Amino acid sequence: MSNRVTIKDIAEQAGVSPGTVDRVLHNRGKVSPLNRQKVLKVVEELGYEPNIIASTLAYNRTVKVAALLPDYRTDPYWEKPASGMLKAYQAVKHFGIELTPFYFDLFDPNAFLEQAHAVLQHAPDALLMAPIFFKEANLLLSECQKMGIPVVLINTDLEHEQVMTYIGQDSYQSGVLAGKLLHFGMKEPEKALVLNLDKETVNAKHLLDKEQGLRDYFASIPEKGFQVMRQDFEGFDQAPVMRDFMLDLLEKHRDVTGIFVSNSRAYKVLQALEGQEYRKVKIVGFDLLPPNLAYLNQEKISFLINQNPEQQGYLALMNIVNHFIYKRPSERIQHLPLDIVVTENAGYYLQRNLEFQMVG
Amino acid sequence: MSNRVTIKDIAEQAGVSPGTVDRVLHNRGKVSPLNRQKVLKVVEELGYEPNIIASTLAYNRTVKVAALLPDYRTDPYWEKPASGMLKAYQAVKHFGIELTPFYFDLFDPNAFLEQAHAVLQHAPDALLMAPIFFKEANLLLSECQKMGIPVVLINTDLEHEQVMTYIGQDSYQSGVLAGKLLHFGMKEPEKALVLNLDKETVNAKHLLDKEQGLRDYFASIPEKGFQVMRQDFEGFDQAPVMRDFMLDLLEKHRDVTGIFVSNSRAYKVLQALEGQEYRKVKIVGFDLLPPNLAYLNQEKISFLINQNPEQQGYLALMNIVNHFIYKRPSERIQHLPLDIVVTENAGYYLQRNLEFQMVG
DNA sequence: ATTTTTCTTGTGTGCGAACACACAAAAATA
DNA sequence: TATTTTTGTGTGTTCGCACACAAGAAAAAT
Repeated sequence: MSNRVTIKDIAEQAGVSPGTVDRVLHNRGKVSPLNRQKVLKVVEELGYEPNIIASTLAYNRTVKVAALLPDYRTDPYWEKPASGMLKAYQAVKHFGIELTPFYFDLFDPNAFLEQAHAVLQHAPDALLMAPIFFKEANLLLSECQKMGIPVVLINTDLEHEQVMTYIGQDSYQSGVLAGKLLHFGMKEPEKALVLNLDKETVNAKHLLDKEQGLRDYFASIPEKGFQVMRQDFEGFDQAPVMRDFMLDLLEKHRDVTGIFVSNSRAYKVLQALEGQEYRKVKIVGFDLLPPNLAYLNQEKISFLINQNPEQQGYLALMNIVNHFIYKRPSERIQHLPLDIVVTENAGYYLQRNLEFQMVG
Repeated sequence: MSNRVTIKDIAEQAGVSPGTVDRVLHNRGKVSPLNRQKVLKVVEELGYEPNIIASTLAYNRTVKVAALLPDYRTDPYWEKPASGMLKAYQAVKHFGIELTPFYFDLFDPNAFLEQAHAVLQHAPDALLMAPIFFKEANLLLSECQKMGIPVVLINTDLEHEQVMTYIGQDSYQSGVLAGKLLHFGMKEPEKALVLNLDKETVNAKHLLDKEQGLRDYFASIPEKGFQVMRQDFEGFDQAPVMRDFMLDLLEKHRDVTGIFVSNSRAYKVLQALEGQEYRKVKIVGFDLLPPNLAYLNQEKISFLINQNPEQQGYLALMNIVNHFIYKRPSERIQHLPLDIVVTENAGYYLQRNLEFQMVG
């Protein structure tokens, strides 16, 4: 293995035993100040870097990681973070990582709480979570704090001491970008609509941030005279209700020529309008779900913004590995790229291969 | 380490010694058919997966990797692949990978040949290369074939048996995408220009592919009546020459309203026109070089297409690791995403952190 | 001065796999 | 049948590090 410096080399150079070097490097046991100095000096001189391979092998312990994510059977979006996480797991399981996923119903806070208990029961060394329910997630975070479990969040950030890292999109900036993309397609001066198709979490901070980003984008070009309005609607799951809502909306607000659907449900808008007579509007949405892609290919959706959901799950686990195996600090906030997706470049984001990625 | 199955476990179960199991797993030495069967059966039953950590530690050998890339001092684009490669190296050097980079002048085939000799002298186990010069690169590939050295290409693909993997963009599709992006900004029916700012390699396949992609895009919407023309120009490095060329071009072809610069030198067009009076044209180019980004922010460049140069270098080395350490086959062609970059999302592509990525 | 406690240090073992070596059993040769 | 040669197999060492243990040296307490 080339001319790597080992603990033995250091011991020899410093005139002490390997055990002493080990004690210095790990700050364990007592070492005389003199020997301590000698060792540190030699470490410095020879540029010693521990061999992580040998280290993890000898360490011979398991890091228990729990993951708390929405059940992808309740929402197709959540397949991606889960699969990214599992890919990362395949890549690092030899490093003594043990992953146990817990899934909850995306629309049921009680299911979340139930699984949160299961997580605590499991007593993990680290937690990877999508904090869908603000209040409940904070409860869990506080429990984690008591038990000293570091937490990595994906999808949504929360302000909490116990959060080691947030991995996801920059909501505000995604709104700004959506503004720009709508602007491409709209004539001036017209009105843009922010459409929140969600249940109960409509006032969630990340949705407000997206809206603000969009508003600020249009505010930055006041000379064009764009207007912005917002609508929230929970009935997106019942086809006839959704259809009536959309037809009514388009009829009542004839100046709306661009719609920004603030989550992955842009396809719900178009499914509702399928077979109906309606005037053309530009639509920008999120995420490369199959139905979204189908409408993108038909040019019924102008742009999709990809927030790299698979990468989110992947990096989340990798950050935990980075913390426990490589003992390196993680960035508190890690924003993923906001990919602009049109028909012509969609393929690459779908078949992106994570199999090759690794913690450094 | 949880309940991993080890070679010892298999030996016990099969009623043989660890040595025999080892021989079966590696097809080394002779093993009686009976024992062979027994071992394979137990391996299957217990779902044995070798511990890569222990394996690489015990293997205790170095894989020599040579990299042959353009010197980034001769062209700013090439900083990125190099830095991606070095990041990957940091991540995997503990796996017994030894990387030796060789750099050549981007515009000098002889420099390439010289470094190619140095590479062969170095007798690497694998080669990572950007085959800038078609003929010379093929010579090197043939030498590699004789020596049984697998080669990973980035940036440009070549048809050669010895090429294990190509990592880079899909040139044709990037042309199609450029067509779409120009289309956004042009009025109909007008003319799009493909501008090749390069030396001697102007007929390189990847440039032709880009052009064809763009032509095919516009051909797919014949009702809009767009036209396409092409210009090659080598004098981009001399400011006054470039300026005259551009002014003349814009004057002579007044119907050209969109320019597709087929490489990372879109900024050369705008630098040439700086301070001049000229009519507005839409420009689409490649790569997030600082001068390109500056013009993007000024809206003088409409879109940049990012071909993930850093990722190219990163993945190239990771594929080699994958081959030698994990012994897994690599995909022959790995196309990276074509990111559409505007001011609003440029930041994320710049500070993308590769530090967390790892070989699976 | 002797015993006890505390501090400091070296030695040794194990993690799981790779590979060298030695030796037994079987086959081939004399 | 005696001997060489060819299989087939088990044992032992190594990779670099983590951690346990024991034992020597020094300091404190008696």
